[in-house]
Amino acid sequence: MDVAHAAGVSKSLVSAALRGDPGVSAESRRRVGEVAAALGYRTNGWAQRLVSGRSALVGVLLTDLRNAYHTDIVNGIEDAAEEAAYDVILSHGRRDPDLLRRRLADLVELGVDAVIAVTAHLDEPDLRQAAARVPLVVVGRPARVPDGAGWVSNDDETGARLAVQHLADAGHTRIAFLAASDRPAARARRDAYRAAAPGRPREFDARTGGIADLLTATGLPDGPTAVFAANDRLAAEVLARAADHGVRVPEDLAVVGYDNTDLAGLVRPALTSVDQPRAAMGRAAMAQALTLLGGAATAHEVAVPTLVIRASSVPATP
Amino acid sequence: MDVAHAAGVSKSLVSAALRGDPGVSAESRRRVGEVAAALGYRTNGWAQRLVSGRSALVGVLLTDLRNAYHTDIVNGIEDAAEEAAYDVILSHGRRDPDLLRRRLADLVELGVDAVIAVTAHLDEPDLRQAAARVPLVVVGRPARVPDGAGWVSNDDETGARLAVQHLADAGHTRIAFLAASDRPAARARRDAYRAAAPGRPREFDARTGGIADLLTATGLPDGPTAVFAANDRLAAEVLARAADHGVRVPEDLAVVGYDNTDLAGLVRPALTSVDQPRAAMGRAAMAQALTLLGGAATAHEVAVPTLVIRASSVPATP
DNA sequence: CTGAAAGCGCTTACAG
DNA sequence: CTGAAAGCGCTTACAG
Repeated sequence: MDVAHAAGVSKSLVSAALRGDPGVSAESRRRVGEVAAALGYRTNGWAQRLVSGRSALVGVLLTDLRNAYHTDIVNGIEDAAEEAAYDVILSHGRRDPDLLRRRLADLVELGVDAVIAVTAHLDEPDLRQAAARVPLVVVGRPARVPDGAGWVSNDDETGARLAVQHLADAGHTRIAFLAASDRPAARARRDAYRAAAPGRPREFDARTGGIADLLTATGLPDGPTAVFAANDRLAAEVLARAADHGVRVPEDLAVVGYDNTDLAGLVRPALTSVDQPRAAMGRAAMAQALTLLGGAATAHEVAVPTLVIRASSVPATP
Repeated sequence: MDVAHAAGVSKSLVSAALRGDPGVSAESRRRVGEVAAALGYRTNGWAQRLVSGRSALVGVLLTDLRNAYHTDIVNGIEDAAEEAAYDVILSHGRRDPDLLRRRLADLVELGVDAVIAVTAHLDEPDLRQAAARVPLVVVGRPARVPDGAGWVSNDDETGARLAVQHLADAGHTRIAFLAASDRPAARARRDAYRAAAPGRPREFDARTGGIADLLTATGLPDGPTAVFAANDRLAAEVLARAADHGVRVPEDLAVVGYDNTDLAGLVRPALTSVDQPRAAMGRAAMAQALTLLGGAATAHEVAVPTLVIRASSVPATP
């Protein structure tokens, strides 16, 4: 450290001053700070972390940057991390399970203090392996979360029930369900739909032309008059395709989505949607990471969703 | 390293085997790998990076996770990074200039090999300071990019001209411009609009009620018949509010956006938009970071936008 | 392939 | 506050 030399003090003093050690006089702190700035000195992060054994870094792995749902959670994590004096490093799995595994291993190897995995696409063995090395909190609904990992999830059953109940209360008796996934969250929403919907289930899969089928069926005598879509993105596609096909929303088809992302307020008719408290879930995940770091046991926290009603499910009052 | 002990070999061999050093026999590599896996051994990233002087990490700073434009660029960066055997670490500035500065400094201090800043919100002094310590490439259009930093940007003037020309070619003579920013990119688009639009300029600012003003003016005898919005998000808001106000798009008002994000295809009418080659821009940024790392001089690469025509600017043929 | 040595840039006690 | 020492967990030559 030639900062020490230039300032005419010891290396120890420089180290202490730069770290903000309380036992350093204000005068020394100022001098050292000045000289360091003048010399453009920056402490070497690798060395500092190697010796201190603490990185003050939490790694966040997320499935899909493009998904507003995920990024809202990240915002919550970041807020809580900032308050706890942790920096957040993001890593991006791009919906690719293989890439997600590698990124998870990379974060562990990098040596972050804790990992928060905002993803439903990691298998239990991978999660378990990571959790054995570093405090790990999962946000979302993967196939299975190992005991060694913390977990924050949304109550999909309640959310789906809210959506279906809302439609049933409005008088709909032929309510369809639309999904594009077989993952646990979509499954849970579908199961709750089956339990709550009046009449027989009418299920469509967007991966196999389900949106077109749904809109065609809507015209039929016994066709659905409402649809609960497993997420907002799907619901927005229904709105778009409905407009293309001359199907009126909500008159011919009421639509409810899930997630209450930005999109819900931006499309027309604006989308009724189940809201997950995303920022709160992110905060809860960071809070749990902190308690794990402190040696606490893992927990499963379940966030309770609410329904936000907009025009896509409510006929305009004449 | 008790891996060495357990495998009955030297630390040097373990180190070489784990790094994939070519001078290690296949048999040794296998043995060491096995023992390391059995012991759950992971190399310490901090130590490895401290001694090797190379992190194999590139830090990406981005303004806004929620903006699909930014995340598409990140995908391009990641693709190119993967090919070059670099890992990407993301840091998030949340549209907050102050936070962006701190995050930039954090990345530098962390010790990544290069930084790519996907943002227009950093000031020249901050960029210069970072560039003095680490190869830095800026993607976007900040107030000023210092000579020491690489730069990849989009040709906003050309893009705006394409948008306005398209509307003028369709016969529009009263074309409005809508923005919500005074930043260089928005300014450049506005200036190109002024130069290319027939008739007098009609400029609206969404931050001060411009969308409502625009829609009101649209009904007037001399009101605008078309609008070029400085980005897709704004354009989507115009579509939504137009629907609310009974203004028909494109019959009463033709709309063109900028960025050609996912949103453009999802709204109705689908949005005509200027497309920036985002993935290519991301790749170019990573490629330039690599050349800077190799000691090359900085460059300014300008990507050329194209126009994607959809229903929001083209009356349906009867 | 081994084994002992030096060093990466810092922090952490500790005697003075 | 100083200064010398030890050590964090690795990699890098290098003689054998």
